[in-house]
Formats: sequence, structure tokens, C-alpha cells
Amino acid sequence: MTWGRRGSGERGYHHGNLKEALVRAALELIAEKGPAGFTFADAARWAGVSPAAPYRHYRDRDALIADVAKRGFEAFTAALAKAWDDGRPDVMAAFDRLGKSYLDFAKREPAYYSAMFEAGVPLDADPQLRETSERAFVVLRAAAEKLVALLPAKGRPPALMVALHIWSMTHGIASLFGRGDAARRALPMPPEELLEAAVLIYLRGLGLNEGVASGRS
Amino acid sequence: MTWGRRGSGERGYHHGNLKEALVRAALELIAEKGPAGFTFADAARWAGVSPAAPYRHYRDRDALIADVAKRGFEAFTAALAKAWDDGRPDVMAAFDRLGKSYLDFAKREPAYYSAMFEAGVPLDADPQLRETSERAFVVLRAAAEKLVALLPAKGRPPALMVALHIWSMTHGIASLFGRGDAARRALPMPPEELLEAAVLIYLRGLGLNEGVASGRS
DNA sequence: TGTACATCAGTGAACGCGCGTTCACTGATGTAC
DNA sequence: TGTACATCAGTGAACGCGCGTTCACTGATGTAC
Repeated sequence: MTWGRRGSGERGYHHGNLKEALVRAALELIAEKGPAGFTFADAARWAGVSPAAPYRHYRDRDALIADVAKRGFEAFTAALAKAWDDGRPDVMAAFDRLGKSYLDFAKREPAYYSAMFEAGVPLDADPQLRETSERAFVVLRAAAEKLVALLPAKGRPPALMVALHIWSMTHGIASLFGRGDAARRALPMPPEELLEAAVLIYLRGLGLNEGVASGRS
Repeated sequence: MTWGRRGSGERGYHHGNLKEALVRAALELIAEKGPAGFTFADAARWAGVSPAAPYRHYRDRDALIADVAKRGFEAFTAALAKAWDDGRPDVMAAFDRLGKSYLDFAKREPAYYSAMFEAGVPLDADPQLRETSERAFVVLRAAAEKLVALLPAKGRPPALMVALHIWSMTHGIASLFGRGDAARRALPMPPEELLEAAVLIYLRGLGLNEGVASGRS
């Protein structure tokens, strides 16, 4: 519990890394009590600093949460891009990893996920935030693009629509069943399997089956 | 703005309908500022009553929100059951109505929807609340049951899984794009169409197409 | 290398405010006889 | 029909508390010369 303090020993007059520490505090507190469950003063206390100190780094609590959301989207985009890996070795396998990675992020980083999608941060407020969040969707969209390209050219569904479908499905599962934490409905199977089955059925509905994609048989 | 006051004229010493008025207040305030954006005192003020008065009806703010969620689930169940109408005149048509009705509820009653799914009300806290929420799912599950019954008996997917898929999809669309209010991503098509397309593709993936279901051709 | 100075990042005390909650109370309503 | 009484549902004043925010301040760090 010595975030932001370099090495051991006492912290001097200056914290040295307060901005980072406040972000960590926000994540910790969101994880503990939900996105609405903490205050600016809480974050300061958590970072071991006077209640006035955070004002040197953020205009107010909303600015802090918006920053957390922004960092969340960055990590999210990185995770998705890595899982997708430009569709290697084949589109279906990569697509499967993409979905799992989405769920995995929601489970591994519930606090980020909360800040990004449930904290009521207005995306419009900060153009940089909007752009960052957009980049995550770009990965999904690119994947959908490659996916529909496997289909015969006539009657191909729009890739944007496919991307939105997959996103909605995954977000739905993540927010209904995805977080380990609390008060959610019991499931007869793990969320990953639920998602995988749904995506498989959906893709079959599009006219894609395993054979078309992987080249095996 | 005279909720709970019978007819015109001044309200006497007794409000007469305070419990209902508090529920309305909560809905109004949730719609305005989100589920975390109001206080017990706010609700009292909205109802035109002293800050101590709500304690006659609810232990605390959480109890009020839980009651709002419960009423929400009741209205939700009623709406879904009505739309489903036991699968009449045919399962596919009824199923289509069911999905639309879900989205319609989220759009028409964003405050209820918020209280039900986003306010962080622990379902376990109140067994009655849990049971009420369960009843909504029962409708969905019954619909999925009739749906899979259209498929050849061998290789039928579990109805529970299908119900969860549809629920996740719909909830995902509702919470990402469904509410008219704020800060959500722009869509190239209305959410209803997005959902309808997704469900159609999904059902095709299950092996259901329009012909199988409606009997037309 | 040393010194003077500007800037930065934190302190801590203070303030006004609204919230949650309690309390003794009181006006209104219902009921027994 | 009238009266006495119990119960109910609200009042309003009071309290302690923590939050958000400002302020003059000060210790630490960086830089010019």
C-alpha cells in the first residue's frame, strides 16, 4: 500500500507521483464501492495527501473519473488489438480470442470497465476521451470487416452492423454476468462459454462455419 | 406537478399518498440525474414534505430504490408477458414483439431500467425483489422454450442458453444505445432494427428461418 | 561549484453547505361504545 | 349521533458529519549565471 512512493522510507513534502496515485485510488475505490461510491476527498485520503492536493492535478472529481476512463479505454484497446492480432493465424481463431479478451478485460479490470461504461462520464465532454474510446471500437470494426470478407460478395451484411452486434452481445454478457463481484444472476455455464456459443450461432447465421474460415476440412 | 395531491387545493397536514409520491420522485430524479444522483432529502423535497417524513415509509434511501426496482420489474414482466402473449399467433412473430417490447421498455422507462439494472441494488438483499426479477426472466425463458421446440429434437440447444443469449443481446443494445437521453454512441440505424437483425441472424444460426416458424411457404 | 531566484506541488486551517437521522411534538383519521 | 381515545402520518428544530473548495503559506526542486 505504498503506491507512488519510490522505494521505502518516508515520503517527503512532495508526493512525487500524485496524479498516478489518484488514478490508482480511484480504481481501488471504484472496485470497492462502485463508481458513485467515492469522493474526491476519499481519493486524497487514500493517496495519503491533504484534501486540497488533488486540485493541483484535476479540476474536480469528474475530471479524475474521466481520466480513469480514458486510461481504461487505452488499456482496453491494447488488449483487444493484441488478441485480434490482425486476424492471425486465421480470422475465426482471432475473432474468438477477441471476444474472450473483451470479457477477460471486464473481469480483470472491473473498475476500469465501470469507469468506462457505467460511471456516466459524458464522452462528449472531452474530445480526447471520445477519440480514445473510438479507437477501441476501431479494432472491433476491423475484425468485423475481415469476417464479412469471408462471405460471398453478394448479400454480405454491413461490417459495421456485425461489429455492433458482437459488441452488444459481449457487453450484455459482461454487464449481466461478467463481473466476479456481486449480486448478479447465477449462470449454468461460465460467461466465456455463453459468449462463445452465442458468437458461434451468430456466425453460423451469417453463413460462416468453421470450415469456411479455418481451411481445415 | 401535484403528484399525490387529490384534486386541487391545498394539501392538509397529511400527504395521503406519500409512498407513491416518493416512488415518483425517485423515478423523476433518476431520470434527471442518474441513480446515484439524488438523495433521500431530495425525494422528500420533490414530494413537498419535510425531510423526516420519508422515514415513515422507508428505512433509508436504499429501501426506496429497491422498491422502485421491484415496481420496475413488475411493470417489465407485465410488458414482456403481454408482448409475448404465449406465442400467439405464431412463435416467431411473438418473439419479435418480445424483443421490441424489451427495448421499448428500456426507452420508455429509463428510470425504471436504471433502478433495475444499474443502481447496484443487491438482488439478494430482498427475497421479494429477487423473486420479482425472476418472474421477468421466466417469460423470456418460456419464449425460448417454445422457440427451440420448433427445431428437430436431436441437437436442440438448451432453451436456457438461448434465453440468456437473447437477454444479453437485448440488454447490451439497450444499455449501449437504447436510451434516448445522453452521451451514447451514434448508430447508423435505430436500436430496434439493430436488434431485429441480430436476432434474425442468431435464429438462422440456430436453424430457424421464417419458413419453419410462420408456416407461410 | 555556489548562490539567488522562480516555479512547482504540497499543507492545513477555514468556510459554508446539505445530508442523514433523531426527537418530542401535533394535526388528522379511525373506531369503540 | 356524539364523545373519548388510540393510532397514524406528518412537522420542524436540532445535531454531528464529511464534502467541496479557497486561501495564504511553505518546503522542495530546477535553472540561470
